[in-house]
Amino acid sequence: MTNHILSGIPSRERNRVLNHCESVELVFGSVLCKTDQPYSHAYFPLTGFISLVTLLDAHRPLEMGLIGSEGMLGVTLILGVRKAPIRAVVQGAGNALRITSTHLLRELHECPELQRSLNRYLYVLMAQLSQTAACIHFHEIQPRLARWLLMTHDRAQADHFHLTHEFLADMLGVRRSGITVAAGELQQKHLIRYTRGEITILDRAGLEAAACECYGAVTDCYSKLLG
Amino acid sequence: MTNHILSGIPSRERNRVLNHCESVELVFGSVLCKTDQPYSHAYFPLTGFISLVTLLDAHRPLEMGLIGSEGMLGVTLILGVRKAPIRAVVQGAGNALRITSTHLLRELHECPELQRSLNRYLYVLMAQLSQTAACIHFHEIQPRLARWLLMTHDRAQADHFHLTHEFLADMLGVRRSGITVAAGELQQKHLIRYTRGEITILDRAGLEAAACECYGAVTDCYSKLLG
DNA sequence: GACGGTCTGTACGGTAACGCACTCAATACA
DNA sequence: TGTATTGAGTGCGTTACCGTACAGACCGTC
Repeated sequence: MTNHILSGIPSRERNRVLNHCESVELVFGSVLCKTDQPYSHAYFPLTGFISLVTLLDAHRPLEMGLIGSEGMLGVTLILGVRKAPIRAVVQGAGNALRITSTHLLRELHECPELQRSLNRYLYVLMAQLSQTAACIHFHEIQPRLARWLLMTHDRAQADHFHLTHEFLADMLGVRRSGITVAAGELQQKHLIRYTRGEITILDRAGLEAAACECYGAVTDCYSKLLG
Repeated sequence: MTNHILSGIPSRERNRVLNHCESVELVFGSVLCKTDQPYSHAYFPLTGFISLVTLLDAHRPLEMGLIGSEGMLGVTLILGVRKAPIRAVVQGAGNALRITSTHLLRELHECPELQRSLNRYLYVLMAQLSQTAACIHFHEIQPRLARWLLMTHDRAQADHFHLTHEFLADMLGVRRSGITVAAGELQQKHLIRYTRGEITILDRAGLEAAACECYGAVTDCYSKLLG
């Protein structure tokens, strides 16, 4: 129930930040920021999680990254740019703490450890972006889907979450029916089970084997830099 | 013949940095840094330019971004992480100034404008990464090739540069013969001309029309934030 | 219990890539 | 001058997607 960025900094700094935070509910599907528009707040997810999504002309959306309790939405604020580089959408309902951009920027000066922590997190996010780009290009739907389910599983607190094929299609940037086929195959291998948007992870190790190596690569990067 | 990051900061700061810089030749094809390995130097390209390239298992390389005199290789050093997130390869021979990671980090504390400048540059690079990822996924080879030639044209000082189909294939992450076809079409439209690796831009406006909108989107982002 | 909405399964033809392989032309070198 | 190398053109069958469409299954609700 805690955010790892906040729990990893000294209590003096944490209290300063928490002083300016308010608790909010992350409602599934709500858009927290749009590309090129100013951030009103930065979000520290507690139980919910957030998708970073790129929109390109008439195409379906495409997910570039996922932010759960291990991170923060709005890291680029530390670069002094107030505009969001990527759209963010709530992908798992839950709650989060949020702080206004202004307060965050002000507290950054007083909180060197928070600064360090967010620096490293931004680095990881960048590394993830390039890995994901190559993954999207070279890897097939099924391994990508498996990877994506694992990332979601890591951030959801349960083996069970709500996700329709339609929604998954918009994350991987593919047709809905492409997901149906890939998910059907994963189900036949008894790795997952789903009915009408309710997905259950049955065999996590099996899913890891079915996923592309990008899953391991990205989580390694996380654990090395963020512990 | 100048680097825009350096020319955009006050002369006091510029001189401090230049004091620690040495001039180096960028040799075509040489690898300046590898993923996950420490940066020895940061590079400010003057006439040469550098490709950011992701390698994934047995697949061909895939280019994520291009750094010319408008930028710097090694921006992520400002995050306090010394490891390179992406491999960098010299794509256009020329020269550059370079500074050791240690000196750069030391000077950053003394040079607030350099800091600000690099912050903004890192932001642009991030925005570019996500745009490029979607571009690679959704757009076809020909528009991507056109975009890529334009980006190169912007950074090369001439209408004419050396690039084999093989090399281009490794930038776009596609087959060599896929490039042959796409480039052949561009040539038939009299937008470019090439023989044995020597490419000439004949009709820049036409190329811009043939490119996907990502070219415009990324250059807009550059000009807005870096002027 | 009938009805409309949502979600899933499946099928169809189409296509932009793929891997592979082979030829031909230009250059470099001995 | 002959030979090797490099780069470009081309074609072949294959494949993983695409867009579209439709039917069935489950759900809430009136």
